[in-house]
This record gives sequence, structure tokens and C-alpha cells, in this order.
Amino acid sequence: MPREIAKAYEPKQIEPRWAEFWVKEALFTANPQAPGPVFSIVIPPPNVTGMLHIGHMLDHTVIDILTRWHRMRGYNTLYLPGTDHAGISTQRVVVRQLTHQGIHYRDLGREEFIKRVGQWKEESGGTIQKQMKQIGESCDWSREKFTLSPELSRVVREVFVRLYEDKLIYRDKRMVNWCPGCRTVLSDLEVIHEEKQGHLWYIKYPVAGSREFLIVATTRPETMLGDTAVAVHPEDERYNRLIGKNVLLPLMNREIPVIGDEMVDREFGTGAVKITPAHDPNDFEAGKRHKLPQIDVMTDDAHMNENAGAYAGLERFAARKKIVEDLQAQGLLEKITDHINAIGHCERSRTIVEPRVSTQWFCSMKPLAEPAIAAVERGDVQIIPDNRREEYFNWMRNIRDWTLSRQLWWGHRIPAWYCQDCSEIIVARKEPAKCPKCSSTRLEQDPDVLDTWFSSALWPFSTLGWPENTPDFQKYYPTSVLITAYDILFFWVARMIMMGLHFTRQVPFRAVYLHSLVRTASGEKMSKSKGTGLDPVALNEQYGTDAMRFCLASMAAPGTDIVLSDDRLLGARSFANKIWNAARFLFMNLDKFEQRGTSLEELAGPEVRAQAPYAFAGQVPLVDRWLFARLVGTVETVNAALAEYRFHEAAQSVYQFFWGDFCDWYIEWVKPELQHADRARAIVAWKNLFAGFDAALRLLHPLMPFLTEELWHQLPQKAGAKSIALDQYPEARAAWKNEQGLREYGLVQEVIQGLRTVRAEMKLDPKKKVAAEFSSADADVRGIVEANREGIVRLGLLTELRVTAEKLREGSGGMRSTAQFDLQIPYPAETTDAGTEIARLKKEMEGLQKAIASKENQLGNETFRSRAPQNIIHQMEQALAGQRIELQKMTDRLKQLRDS
RNA sequence: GGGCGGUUAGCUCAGUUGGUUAGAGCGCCUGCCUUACAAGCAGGAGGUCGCAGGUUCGAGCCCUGCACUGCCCA
Repeated sequence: MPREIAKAYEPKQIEPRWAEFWVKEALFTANPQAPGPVFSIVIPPPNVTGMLHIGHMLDHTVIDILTRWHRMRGYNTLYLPGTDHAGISTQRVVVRQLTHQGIHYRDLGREEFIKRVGQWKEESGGTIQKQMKQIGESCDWSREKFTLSPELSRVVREVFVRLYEDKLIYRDKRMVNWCPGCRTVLSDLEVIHEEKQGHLWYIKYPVAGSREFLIVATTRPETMLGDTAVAVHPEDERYNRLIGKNVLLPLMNREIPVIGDEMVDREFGTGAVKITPAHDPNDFEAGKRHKLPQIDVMTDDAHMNENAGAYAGLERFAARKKIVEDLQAQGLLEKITDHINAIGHCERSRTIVEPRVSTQWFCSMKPLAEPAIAAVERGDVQIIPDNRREEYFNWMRNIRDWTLSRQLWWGHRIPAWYCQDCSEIIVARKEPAKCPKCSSTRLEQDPDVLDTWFSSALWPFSTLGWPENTPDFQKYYPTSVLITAYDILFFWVARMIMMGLHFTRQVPFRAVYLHSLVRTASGEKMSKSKGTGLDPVALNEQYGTDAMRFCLASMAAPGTDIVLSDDRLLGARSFANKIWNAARFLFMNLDKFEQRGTSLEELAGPEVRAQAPYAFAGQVPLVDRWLFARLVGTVETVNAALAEYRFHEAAQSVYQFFWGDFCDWYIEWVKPELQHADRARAIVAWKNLFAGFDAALRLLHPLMPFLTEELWHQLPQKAGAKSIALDQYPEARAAWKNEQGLREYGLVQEVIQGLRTVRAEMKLDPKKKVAAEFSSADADVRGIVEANREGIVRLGLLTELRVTAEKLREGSGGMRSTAQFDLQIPYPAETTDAGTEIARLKKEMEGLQKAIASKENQLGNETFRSRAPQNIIHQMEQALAGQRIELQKMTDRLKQLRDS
């Protein structure tokens, strides 16, 4: 019964079936009781209401490759999935939806709003999970977690309370980053600084009791309404006589003092600066030093408030415009100059951030950072690529306290209650019934929620059951490696290390692999708003998930961003197609062979494959010795590459093996063997072929899970074996190593390639078979060629091959020489172009002469001979000898061509 | 201002502790629909490794300076 195999690889026919199979069979459920070394990994939780983007695709591809690879090598493997509640972005989405419906979210009230967010989560939540299943991620869905679930919320409260008890969390009134768009405070990390062309306004402040002006320069004139001083450098001779006097604040008609402070940069502007303690971090500090009042002139949505006098009610930039106009009208504006300044924007809403004084919850970072720095220094956590270590250290050593609270409703509510009678602050795991100090029952919980990253920081242990010492926690913590993009090293990775060490006394993961970002074909950062983001699901449908994975892996070299293009994806798809067609070839030929009464089971049964390579007439055929030697080399390379997160190298190595070695050479070579009249001989070829194919599939599986699963199921497997994902990864068997096989078949390849090159140079009709001559002084070389004459004749398109020890007669036709042998196709001269051949020879000889000269120079140098290692000298001598022979042959050939 | 990188073929990138004439994919050129695959096969062209010094028997790789460029932090 002939097998029906599509001519081209069609991933859509294959992938959905296996995606469903893997989930339904729950193949990847972890078992802490199972044997083997542990490999565990937790997902960087994506936004629960989000969709898979190309960055996730890369991240998850890398995670899944490592996970599948370890699993196949017998590790007790856990890949734990889950999602994040993504406080600020989710809240923003729902607020926007409500606005479209004409509802202001605050009018709904907290409870109703959270209900609406919950609805939105139900609607759109689950998308990522569905997509992850679709792309075949081998995670343990039974252990899926969500940061805002009751289970993980309990951990958040526990941690908050403990940190408060440890005096690492405190409440304070400080200068913070305020986003007027989101109406919440932000941490330093959530503020993005962008340099923009702005202005410097020079404003004249009249000195009280004189006709003199003190001119100050400012980038933000609207804040002047809240000025409470003007500062000059105490040693600035232009101004220091004014220290202690007052100036009149224009527009407000308020007298404010001139103070001396060393923070003033005498070079900037006029050297006199306005001090606005409520609206600038430096001024805030100066204000504390000089005990200046703080006058907040804005509302929480960046409008001027009642402290702004006539400007109250104006939006901040409208106020700026009006203020500048009024100053100008009053003759108090000296001049305006261009000035570039870094402006802070909210990461989420892009709104310009307003520095503001506010009472918030903070986390002390220094005490947490120290052990986290030490852990990385000691290598308890390895950071890959290691140049990111410096970035980590740099940030950690200059770390500042973390603003934890957010004026949002969607998130973990801060477990702090304020007594309305005695102002006592109560931080507790459970809602307190009464105030422990005054026994009042009038307690109100803090309305704010915690920064989303606070719960994320606990993710590696909160997901494994901490603070209980669960079997999962015991077995899988610390996790083996964290895989994420380098842009959240501080947001997330650093904080996990700090929290992990503080609470579990262990690192949360032994290594961090930071991968690149994926850019568009034109090299830009992908952006949803610009519409330049690529939809991985659409790409997967177009090219196949395997192709996508392979493409990303092959480009995932550490240190450089990935520029994804159709070309690259097409290349990966072609590779998938190549594998598909190799299988197609195998099974089509198998149909024919089975008619001779041998079953697939006999040729490719699991126990049959395990015994490969097979010998015929007492010897394993050269091509098989060669194939398995190449295979073992590939296995070693792939294993070493994956162990060091060099995914591109693993991908490249498998690609080279499967396409270059297996398809281009091996299959081509064994084609006639498979239908050989000698049935025993054919069976040996078949057995070796299937064994090699099967190993290649397993080798490839972590990179291309769907295709390999599909083809694996077409081979006979052990009873009860369900999936290639649970099969064994190929081992680098010592018995497969075969230097001699590599050398000998390498020679055969060289001969065939030489023949093909000569044919091409002679512009021979590709179907025209010709006779050729082969000459070598080396009997071993001749022996190898003799033994493989049949294949050489076939792949070199020859009628016959004469092998001789004698020098070839110089005649017409094409010729090719290496140090070891000479090839000639004696064929009518009119087909060759002597001029082209001479030019080629001359060019090649030039390169050769240079190489020879440089070696002679080196070898003739006594210092080189005395200092270079012996093997280098030896290698060089060998190479030189060969090159001299080659050059001599070329010289002869050239002479002959010129003479004729 | 501080920190970390990058500059190698037309494009995107590899290049182990310094050691033969620097590699891959795509693109390009030539010829082939050879019944596994035109998403393919065979052959080929293409690089003074950003610039200038230095160390070394020997530098794409190490050091110094410069130019251009990207990112992070303030």
C-alpha cells in the first residue's frame, strides 16, 4: 500500500494536530517524585489580557528549545506557564473602553470597575494561553499561575508584611514621578527620558527694595508660581551680596529669599536658579536644606490649582504659554534661548511626567541589593551574555528606593490600614478588626495598589508554593535558568534576585539568559502604535511554526538584536520542506522495496535502529562510517552550543548536517544501494539510512517540534512510546567517531567536486557523460578512489574513470589538481576556453604564492621556530609542502596551456 | 555627564584561549524542471575585517587614540 505524502511541506496540515495532542495527552506534566537531574524554568508571565507578539515568540522559542532538550536528555523537567495582571496597562485599556462608552471610570466606583476589568479579562484573557498551545510550547498547564489569583495574592501580602516588619518597606512624603495621564505615581524605571529641543526662558525677578533685577533661567516657567526662593552659588561674586535679601516673584507678587547653595551650577543660564521645592527633585532637596515651604501649584491631572493665582484651572502647557506672554507684557522676560533637555515620559501613556511631592510606600533597596550584587559576583547567578553583568552592577550599586504604591484599582491592594482616630498605621496579613493602639474600629485600608513588578519579583518562588515548603518548591527551586529580554533586566530580573535571596535565602535561578529584541526588516524597534509589529501567529500560519522557531533560533546570537525578514523566514521554511522531502523520498522508495518482502519494522524498528551502523560483507560501508561520524560531531556541537545558550550555533550545525551531509551527500550516495539487486546489501543500506534519519529527527526536535513529531510517528516505535518529545536525545557515541571515515569520504567528495568543477568550466552538457582520468602517487589515495569508483562515476557523471599512478598525459580538455591528486577530462579542445582557464590559474597562483611566501617567511624565522608551539610549526610545514606541490602543478599546467 | 556595546562579503550576521589562503544564510552570476524537493540541484564571483598607531615570531581577535553608531542610567 503506497504511502501518500504531499509533495510540499504543509505545516497547516500537521501542526494543529500535534498541538492538540501534546495538551490532551498532558505529556509535559511535571512530577517532583520522578528521577533524574532537575531542569526547571518559569515563564516570564505575559499580560493576562495580551496577545502573543514576536518578542514572546522568541522568548518562548528559546525556553521551549531548552526545555525539550533537557527533557529528552532525561531531566526531570518543569516549564511553568502563567500570566501577569499587568496593572497599569490593563487598567488603561479598560478605562479607555469605558470612555468610549461615555463612562468615566471613577464614576463607577472601585468595586464596579474591578468587576469590569474582570469581565475584560474573561473576554480577552486566555488568548495567550491558546496561542502558546497553538505553537506547541511544552509547558505544564496543570501548574499554570496568575499573579492576581488568591493564591499568589496571599504571597504578596505575606511578603509585604515581612518587609514592613524588617523595616524595608516604609511610607514617606517625597518627590516622586507623577503621571498626570494615568494619575498615579511611577517608579524611576517607568519614566523614559527623551532628549528634546526646548527653550530656556530668562526671567527678571525684581530685587526687593532696589531697581535691580536678578535674572533666572528656567526650562519650565509654569513652575515659577510655586517658587519659594532663588538660589545662587555662595562663591559667585556676581550675586553673593544678594544672599539674604528678597526678590519679588513676578506674577505672584510674593517676596521670596535669595539663598546661597553649592548645588548651583554657575555655568548654567545666568548662574541664578529659581527654587520650586514642590516641583523639582533638586529643589526639593534644596528646600529641605533651607527649610523652604513647598507650594504645590498643580492638580493630579496637571492643571494649575488654587495656589496658582490667576492661572488656576489652566492646563500646565497652556499656563506656560500664558505666563510667558504675561511676563513679556510686563517686561520681565529678558530673552528666550534654545535648549535641549531630557524630558521624562510615562512608559505606558507617554505623558510627560511631573515631579511632585507625595506620600507613598517605598521599598529600601540598598540592603536588598547588596546580597544580590554579591550573588552575581560569586557566580551563584550567571548572567549571559556576560557583558550585561556590568550593566547589572552599575544599576545595583546606584540603586534608589522603589516607589511601590500606585494610584490604581487593578492590582494587589496595599495591606495597610489607617486608624481614623489615632492615625496608627496597621500593616497586616488579614484585615484587622480594630486598632491595636486605640481599639478604634474606624479603620480604612490604603486605597492604592502595588506596582505590578512587586508581584513579578516573587514569581519564581510564589509559583512553586512558597512560603509553604511544597514538594514543587523543594524539587524545582531554585529554577535552572531565567530567559527573558535584556530590556527588563532592572524591572524584573534584578528585583527577583533581591527578593529571592531575601525570602528564600537562595537565588531564584542559577542563570539568566538575556536575549535580544526583534526588530523590523528595516531595523526599527517594532511598535504596536506604528503598526510595525509582526504578528507571530500570522507568520506561523504563513511559514509554519517550526520555520519560525528555527529562524529565530538561528538568529539568536547573543549581543545583537534580531532583524527578522521574509528572506530569513523563507530560508527556514525551505529547510522544513527539505526535511519533509527527504522523508518523502525515504518512504516512496520504501514502498518499492517493501514489494520485495521486507517490512518497515525490519528495517527501522526501534531495536533495529539502536544497533546501527550495520556492516555488509564484514564492513560498515564508508559512507555510513562517514555519516555517523558527522552525526556524532553534530551531536557534540549541538549539545555544547545549547549548554552555553548559543542557539544560532546549534541551529546552524543541525542545518548543515541535515541538508549538507544527510541530503546532499548521503542520500545521493545511497540511492542505488536502496534498490540493490543484492537484497542483503540493500537491507544494510536501509537500516543505516533509517537509523541516521531517526537520529537526525531527534536531534532536530527541540528546534522543530511539529515536523519531527509527525515524521517520528511514521517510523515504528517502542510499544507505548507516545512522542518524540519523550524519546531520547541522540548521544555522542564514541563508537560512531571515525576519523578515517571522515578523511576517506572527504577525499571522495573532493574528487567528485573536482570533476563537477572541471565539467562546469568545460561547459559540458550536464547530461553528457564523459570518461575521466585520475592520478595519484599515493597508493592509499588510489585505493580509496578505486573502492568508491561506482559512486564517483555516478555523481561525477562519468562513463568511466581510469585510475593511475602515472602522471597524466598533458593533453586537451579540463584538468584539476590538488596536492594529493590530479583529475583530467580528456575531451575535444574546442569546448574549453584557454584564456579563461589561464586567468583563473593565474589568480589562484597569486593567492597561493602569497600564502607560501608568508609561511616560508615564518618558518625561516628563528624566533618563530623557538617560540611557536610544535603542532603549529608542524601544521604549517605540512601545509607548505602541499601548497608547493599545488603551485608546481599549476605552473606546469599554465605553461602547457600557453604552449598549446 | 556616567556606563555597556557595535563597526567583518551587496544585505543580515558567525568567527572558541592570538596560529594554514576569514565563514554561513540570503542576494548576485552561469548551467540544469536529473521522478524526494525549482521552497530544488550543480558550479562560480564577491572581503586590504571602520581608521591610525602599538604589543607579538604571528593580530579580525590583545593595548592606545580617533571616527561613526546603538543601547542603558542620570
